[in-house]
Amino acid sequence: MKITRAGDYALNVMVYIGSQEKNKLFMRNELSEICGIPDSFLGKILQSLAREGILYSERGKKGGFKLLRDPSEITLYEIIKAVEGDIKINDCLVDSNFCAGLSNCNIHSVLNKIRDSFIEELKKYTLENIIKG
Amino acid sequence: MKITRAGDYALNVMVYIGSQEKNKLFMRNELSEICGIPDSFLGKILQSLAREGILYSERGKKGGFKLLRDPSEITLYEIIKAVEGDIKINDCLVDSNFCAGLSNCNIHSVLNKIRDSFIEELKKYTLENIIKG
DNA sequence: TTTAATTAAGACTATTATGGTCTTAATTAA
DNA sequence: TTAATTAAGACCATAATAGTCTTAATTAAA
Repeated sequence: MKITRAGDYALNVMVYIGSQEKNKLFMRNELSEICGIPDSFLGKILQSLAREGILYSERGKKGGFKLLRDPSEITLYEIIKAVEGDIKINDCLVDSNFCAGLSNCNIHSVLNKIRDSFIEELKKYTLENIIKG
Repeated sequence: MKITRAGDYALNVMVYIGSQEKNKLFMRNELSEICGIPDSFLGKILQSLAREGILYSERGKKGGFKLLRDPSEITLYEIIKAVEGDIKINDCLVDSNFCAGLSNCNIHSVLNKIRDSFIEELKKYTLENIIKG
């Protein structure tokens, strides 16, 4: 029941970029050093964020990453989802056959509600909220 | 970001016991068969629940397990916590040194709030809520 | 046109956590 | 005393996470 390290790193690097000069491009290895995140691993994280339209990325010399939107328009949910995929909370939600043999699937409708409100909570907070404290 | 299988099994077995005749003792292997949970693994789960004062357990011939409280007095939070331990959400909450080198620890105060409201959500639902649908 | 510097993609490996088994001890009823 | 149960925890297998590495694509500039 934990956010993965990749998710935590993603939050950190997004907060850093969001707190700097707008439109400046940051190179991966620069971000790696500043945020203390292993370079290659950070590569995968930044790619996920770029694929989801949260970061802009540019290849080649003078390439790098920057935000595509204002920090006030980026929620924690988007960031976590970009690197970890959909939030599921339990196995039954993944595979509807899983609970077939188990006693009571009211459980899973309750867990669904809990998951939904967890997601709502993650959507409440934006990068800006974090940057401004 | 998922409840473990042990947590899911715990909910299932608790719902089953809670839906049966009050005060009846159930043997582990009986519960194992009915709920489709591997016998030894269930042993550990039932022990956790008993240690936390959610289940009563009795050893020896005619031993078994039963609820210690009414299903309306047992929350999902207690059950999950009994088998999975405290809910942490991210590494920084576990080890306050972890984020020392990272850019911004407002992140972790926000994650703390999110964790707290997740716990509140888990406390909202009781076994009775699930049993009655 | 070539080269150097960057990101993209994904195969691969190492480490850690989860899921599950097994054995021995303690407890109780018969 | 014995059989049937739970308690505890060592142990093992599998899966997920964390991290590395290599090759390709892209771009700016020499």
